[in-house]
Amino acid sequence: MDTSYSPENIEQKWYKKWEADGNFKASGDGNPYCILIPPPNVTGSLHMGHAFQHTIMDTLTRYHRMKGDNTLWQCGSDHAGIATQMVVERQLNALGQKRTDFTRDEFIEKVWQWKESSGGTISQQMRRLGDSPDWDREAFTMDENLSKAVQEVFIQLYKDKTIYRGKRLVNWDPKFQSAISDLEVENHDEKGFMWHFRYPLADGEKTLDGKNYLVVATTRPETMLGDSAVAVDPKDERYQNLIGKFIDLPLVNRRIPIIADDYVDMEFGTGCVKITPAHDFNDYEVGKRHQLPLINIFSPTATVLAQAEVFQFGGTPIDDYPNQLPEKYTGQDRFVARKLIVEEFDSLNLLEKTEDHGLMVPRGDRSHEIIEPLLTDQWYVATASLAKPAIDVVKNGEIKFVPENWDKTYYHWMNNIQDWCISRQLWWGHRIPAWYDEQGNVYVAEDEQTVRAENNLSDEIILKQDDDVLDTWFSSALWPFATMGWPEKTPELEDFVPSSVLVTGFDIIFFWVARMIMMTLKFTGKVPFKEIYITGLIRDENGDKMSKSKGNVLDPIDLIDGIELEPLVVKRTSGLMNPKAATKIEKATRKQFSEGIESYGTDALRMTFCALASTSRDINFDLGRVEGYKNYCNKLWNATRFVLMNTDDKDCGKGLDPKASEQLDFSIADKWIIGRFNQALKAFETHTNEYRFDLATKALFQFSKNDYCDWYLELSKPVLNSEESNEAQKRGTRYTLVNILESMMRLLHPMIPFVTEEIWQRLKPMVATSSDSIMLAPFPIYDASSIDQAVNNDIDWIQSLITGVRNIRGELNISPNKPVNLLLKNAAEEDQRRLKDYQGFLSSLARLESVKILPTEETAPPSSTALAGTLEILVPVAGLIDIDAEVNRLQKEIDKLNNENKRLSGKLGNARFVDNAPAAIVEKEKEKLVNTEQALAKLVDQQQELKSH
RNA sequence: GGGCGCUUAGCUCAGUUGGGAGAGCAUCGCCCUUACAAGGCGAGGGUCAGUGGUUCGAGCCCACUAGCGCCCA
Repeated sequence: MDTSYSPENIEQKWYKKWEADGNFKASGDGNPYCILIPPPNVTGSLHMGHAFQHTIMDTLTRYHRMKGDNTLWQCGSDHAGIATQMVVERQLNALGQKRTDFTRDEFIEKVWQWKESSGGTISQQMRRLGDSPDWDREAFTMDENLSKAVQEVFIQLYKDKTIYRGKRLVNWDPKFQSAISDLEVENHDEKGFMWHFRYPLADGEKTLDGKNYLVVATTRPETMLGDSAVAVDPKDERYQNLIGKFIDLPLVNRRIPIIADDYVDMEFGTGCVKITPAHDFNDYEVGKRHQLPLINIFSPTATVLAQAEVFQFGGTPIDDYPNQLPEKYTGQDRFVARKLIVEEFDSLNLLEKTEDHGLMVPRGDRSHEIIEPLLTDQWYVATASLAKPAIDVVKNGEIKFVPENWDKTYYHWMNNIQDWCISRQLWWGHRIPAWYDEQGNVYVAEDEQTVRAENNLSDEIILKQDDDVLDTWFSSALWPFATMGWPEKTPELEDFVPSSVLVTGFDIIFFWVARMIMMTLKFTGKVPFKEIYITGLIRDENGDKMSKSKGNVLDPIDLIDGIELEPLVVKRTSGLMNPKAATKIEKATRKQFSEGIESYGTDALRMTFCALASTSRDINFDLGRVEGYKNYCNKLWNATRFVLMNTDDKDCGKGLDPKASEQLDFSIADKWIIGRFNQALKAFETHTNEYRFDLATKALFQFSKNDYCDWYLELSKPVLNSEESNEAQKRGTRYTLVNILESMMRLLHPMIPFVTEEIWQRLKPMVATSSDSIMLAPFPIYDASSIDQAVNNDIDWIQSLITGVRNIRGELNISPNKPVNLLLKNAAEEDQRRLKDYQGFLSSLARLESVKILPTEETAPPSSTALAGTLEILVPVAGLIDIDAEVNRLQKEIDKLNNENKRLSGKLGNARFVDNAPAAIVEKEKEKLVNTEQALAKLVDQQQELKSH
């Protein structure tokens, strides 16, 4: 074995073998255990959030697989409509072409080509992370069978009227020229203006204060071309006389009514609001209440039309409405039109004033373009009937959120859920299975032939398929059952629906989680998963969100392989939206990573993610932790070298029954470490079942490093090296060394798969196992009988003596090489027994020249003192150290004890405490006080003793 | 405006039913002790954001305040 651990030599080797051997497949036996991957975008690459969640999913998957469950990690990717179409369009643009140079089919073919050539990035990165999904079942939302499921769901929902088509106001993205759903709109606080316009009153009407106009305030002056009313608060006394009267709308010369509606806040501005039902969601509702005309003034690219399109609510066109728009605005972009209109109001002396104003601006989450509410025909899912059962299954506990209080977020959204706009004006995606005849009648079925057959339509009737595709999340919502073969009846649908746990971030609870619950309940009658583990969000070390534009992104692969400074700088500064940020990012990067990033290996990265997975909703990624866990892996590596060095070619009692073999004589340390292993195993399982990977990691780390490496390996040395140990004793210790290490590797494997496999393979010949790979070996089984309190007490005694001596050495700067003599004062019978039994351990670990029990009648020479319970540990200091140093050291101890003493006596002197607290607590405090007083007395004596010399 | 969360050691974070403030990293000291210097051993370091309340007893429960963050409108 190499003298140090190097992940690069072991990781890929084992992954290839596991995959080639088919180790990632469900076994078919045991209880079904299934995790569905949140399908990443096929365009994407693996970021820290993925790496984090994948580590959790893989740890759970490996754990359950080793426990013998029929374990499936279902993987796959999402076609990501807009994102993917953008990528391919950008590539065409780079070649001087554009999407519309091609037919729809040609373009889609190009997307498929791109997907084949570069869509596999994530799956390769997942392999680097050690992920163990069943690759043979890898699914893609545009695959034939998933597309079939999408079609089937659409048709069924249409038939029961849960899917409908309607002309409504939608969030329109002028860049993509597509509708998007509410969820895809981000609201940003931005600076803008509030323009106050004078709207002349018609028919010579006047306000109470004698003006011939009303003042309306708006942040979007250009929409005035589509105003259909001015509204006031019905209670507003200022305008009572004008309700039902009219405005002469400037520029377009249209009469529009003055209406009263509760929507208006009379405190805000002038209390008069312009109502533009076709370009504002609130105004839409007002318009609906008052049956105002919907006046659309924008084209799909958000430029002003020559003639407005006017409709009634319900979608019927109004032909006789004055729809002519001023010629000077025709074809102008909405923001150019804004400027021109403000200027025109100003020149007409109708601009009252302009104020700075902060407002919420809706932007598309992908395009970052300002969203325009636009009146269009779209397909919707009516969510009301789906939402109710989806709320119920969380309420009744069929689905459980972890941490629990995410259910509040879920309920809040579900209780206020809006109908879901599912049509998108894109080419890449699942095309809507609807056909129209020339009269505009709509027919829904799987294909044109079926449409004709089902509706008795002759071949002469021309049918045209809907051009739109479905929202990407529509297919994602079917993931839990579509990946299992639905609508076919498959064994997987039986076994793996519901899946066991969904591991995901809170950012997609609405986008994905809620919709999966609704759809899976609707189409399978079952919940999609029993638990939802909501992970925190990975942030940088300062708590900032990792983003390309901030230049603080870490690539998980770079942490695994390492990266030099220069390529890292290039990576972080290239392709920025705002190139000006490059200098700043470069500077920060050079400062933080002056040496680049070291290679830490996958296992260290995975262990870090697990250790950071607490209940916190933000996780600040700490690079120091990764380094620490790499060192930890090196520790395991070297512990293995030690074990092999002492057991290779020697009799380790392979195949003997540890509970019934005379040939194995276990030391106190052997017995202790076996018990400790089982305690750690139990802790790991408890915490893992509660998704507290941080606590699980801590339990493993403490056991393997502190107990096994720091204590047990040291305690094994005196047994192995002493001439006094017999062969059965040595065999017992060798057996324990090897078997606990081997079990420990199985315990650690789910979290750190690579280094454990490498080590396990080397230990395999020495233990009884029939597995080829650690990942198929059984997970250790908890054995409560291995934990013996008497054994633990003895080890505690040994440890406190050794620690006592080390403490004296450390404090007084006595070199660890220098053997010291040890005197034990006030030794009880138990102490004497222990000393007799365990002297070898003490001498070896505390590096003792000699150890003696001081007879009660004898006075001790000047010594440095530590206490182990009532036992006094004395290290004679003659010639070793300065007496004053020890006097000072004792004083510090005495001060500490005095404080403790004061606290305890105060508490016990308080009658209310003694009377009210539970007896056990009072008893405990009393005992503590006695101990403290005894210890204090001893130290004070000892200090006096020293001073007298 | 509504909802949720956070504030504990220099840093990143644990702290289970209220009963002796913890870990990792960083710092300091001693040591290249035959598994490991990517290491060992030891040490120092906290007014648990603030105020008030409940309680014999509060990091934990309650109220308020301050600061930070997220989601929704």
